[in-house]
Amino acid sequence: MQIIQYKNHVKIHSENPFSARQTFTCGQCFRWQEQEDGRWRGVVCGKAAYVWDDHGALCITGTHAQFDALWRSYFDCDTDYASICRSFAVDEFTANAAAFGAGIRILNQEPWETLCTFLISQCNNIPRITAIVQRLCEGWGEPILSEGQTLYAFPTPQTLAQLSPSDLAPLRAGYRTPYLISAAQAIVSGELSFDKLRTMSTADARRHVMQLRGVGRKVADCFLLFGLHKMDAFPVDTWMKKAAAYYNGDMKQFVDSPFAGVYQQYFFYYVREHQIGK
DNA sequence: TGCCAGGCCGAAA
DNA sequence: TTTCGGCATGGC
Repeated sequence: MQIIQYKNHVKIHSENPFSARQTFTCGQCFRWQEQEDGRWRGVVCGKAAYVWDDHGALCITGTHAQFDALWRSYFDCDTDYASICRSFAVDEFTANAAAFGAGIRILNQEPWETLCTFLISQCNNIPRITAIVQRLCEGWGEPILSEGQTLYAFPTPQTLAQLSPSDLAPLRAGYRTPYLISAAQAIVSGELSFDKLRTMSTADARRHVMQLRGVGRKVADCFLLFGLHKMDAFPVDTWMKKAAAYYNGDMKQFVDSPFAGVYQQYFFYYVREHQIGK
């Protein structure tokens, strides 16, 4: 990996191609917005940044030190995706899927934000999920000034824990609203600890988080993969069932892999973008 | 108007 | 253990 510092940004060259569009639109996150100039704007851990790709290199505003402190981990720069991609491509279908989604990185997102966004995601569509998350941040998140614009951090569990469903009515999240509040209360009370979940096996962490209201297998696995970076979590949802049916191969070899979650993103992104099974 | 959107819950079989 | 209706909301 080679890191080059420019005046206002850093560029990261590596063997692993990075695609901002694939990474931000493959369904793992809902807060990166494409700007008119082609860059993507996001807020992570209360820090705003602009990101773009240049011939497969990751480019991000800020300094080398800021990159090392947050973004290197967030963009999973020390994982060998090229190798994972190759290991997934065992036949024509998987080779096509892997090649198509080769620029995807599994982001190291904040666990709390990830849990909330996937509670919101259930029985919902991506544009509406994005809109609800944005209303949540603008309504209850701390303001952040960036390039002359006011952006918002994701609201803390402490903030949401003391709200009522009627307080959150402007969110228009429907029956998911009580799920957000009770999850926040579980964090604040110590009933659920992300630090403890990190130390557990994927199966144990899954059992724990599924005790929350509104968290089933699908939401749990998306949280484990995208929020806790447990790469072997494998969400079995409608799209994956369609992908599996279309693939008609041996899914077990992928489900049992330590990189099952990365594989499922290649599957999901490929199947969704090609409208397979629609 | 009706269906569907990266589901989950609780009851009934 | 599996199946199924209900749950809020909004786009098509």
